[in-house]
Amino acid sequence: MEQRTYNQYCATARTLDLVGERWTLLLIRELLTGPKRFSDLQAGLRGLGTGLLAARLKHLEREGLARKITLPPPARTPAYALTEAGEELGPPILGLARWGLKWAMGEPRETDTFHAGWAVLGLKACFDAEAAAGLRAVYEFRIDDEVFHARVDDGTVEVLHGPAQHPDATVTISEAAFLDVTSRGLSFAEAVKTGAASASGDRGALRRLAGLFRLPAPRSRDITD
Amino acid sequence: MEQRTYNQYCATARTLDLVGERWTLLLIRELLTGPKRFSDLQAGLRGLGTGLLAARLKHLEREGLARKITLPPPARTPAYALTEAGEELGPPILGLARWGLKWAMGEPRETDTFHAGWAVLGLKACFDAEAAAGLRAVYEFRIDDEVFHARVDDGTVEVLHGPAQHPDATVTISEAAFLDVTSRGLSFAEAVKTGAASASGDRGALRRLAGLFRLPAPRSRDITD
DNA sequence: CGGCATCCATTTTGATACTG
DNA sequence: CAGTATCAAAATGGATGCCG
Repeated sequence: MEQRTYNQYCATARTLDLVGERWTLLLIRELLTGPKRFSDLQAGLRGLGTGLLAARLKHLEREGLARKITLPPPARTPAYALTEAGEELGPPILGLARWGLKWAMGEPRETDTFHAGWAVLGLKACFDAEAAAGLRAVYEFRIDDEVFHARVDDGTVEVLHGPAQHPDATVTISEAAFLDVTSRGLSFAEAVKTGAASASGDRGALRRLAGLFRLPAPRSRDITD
Repeated sequence: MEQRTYNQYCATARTLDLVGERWTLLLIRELLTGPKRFSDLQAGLRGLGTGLLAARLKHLEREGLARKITLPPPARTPAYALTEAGEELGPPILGLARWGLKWAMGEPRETDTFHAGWAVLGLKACFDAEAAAGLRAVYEFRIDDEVFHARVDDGTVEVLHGPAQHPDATVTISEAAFLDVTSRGLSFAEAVKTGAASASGDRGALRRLAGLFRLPAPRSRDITD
């Protein structure tokens, strides 16, 4: 099957030739926090059938954006990881996320799914390099049964699925409260008060945590323009 | 027609619900350099029929990303412009373009179309704010029969289709040479030597021009990863 | 020129069943 | 669990005709 293309010698169009098809950018989003197995990818993408998922993964492999790996022991199960080229789609994808946080979030709909990893990426999208100047710390986030960690190092941040080796601080929070904090402006302190969250570890690192992310104020797209 | 959605409470997915359909981001790209008429939009998007273009424009209007305007006299003809929300998709789109410049450009194919405006946006995508610190200048680019201008003001740049009011400097260049300069690393000085380009106006502004844009070194996505 | 409507051939997708 | 195979529904592309 011939691959469909916009036939434009334009950097945007060429990029969309590669990743503009339905599901593709969300698939890459899933991989931005680390390798994932076929079934975990599908679980994160309700509505994407196994056939299309397999086709998309093959496409990403063929185009050098992802590769099939074998997870290290004791798992030894197949999984998919981004290549360097794929990883570098992180910034543009987080750019789209930043736009969405400002202009498109609204309230969750009845039919919406939600995964903690998406909110974690949303946080990363709002990371403020200046606010992190001079800070070096590893945070672990335990959100219901999912665990993520963020490694902050002087203006940079790396966010991965799974536990940290040596976290400086650990935050435990319910998924619902995490959603409130990351997308509805609930302060973490309030979440602690209600018992939905708790924190432990280095108090200096914890004190700086909230200031590392600058959530945009949501705006309406209505015709006030 | 029911609008298709990913049904995810995720900023990236919500954004793609709005602009992830085929042609939509390229349509917005066309509008990033200023309002355009229906037929000019179609000319920039070969393969997009009038029906789908009309549908996409309606969708963007309904969603508050674009609006239909009437061009000022003497034109008085209808055109489409981005709203504030639409304009703010510029940075993510230029992020995708930056990725494409690095990982996906290669050589033009026989079947590729090309428009100077795309290369101008590519330039903007590579604008280096630090290099423009303290500079305030308006450049006009005359590329074959298309005219653009860039207004640089201390670390910011604005790029628009059409002539400038009071350009500090004007660059005249053939489309082919502009393509060589913006995507194949040909230096502007060399283009002048071959007679494909010429420049006039404030010499100080011209001297700084080339340094304002940091083109990424193209990379292959092959399995060296 | 600036669109909308219609018809039709192709692709893409979504959903499900099935296999190693 | 990791996919293939299959089929129906939806989106797209291209042509064409219409109308102000």
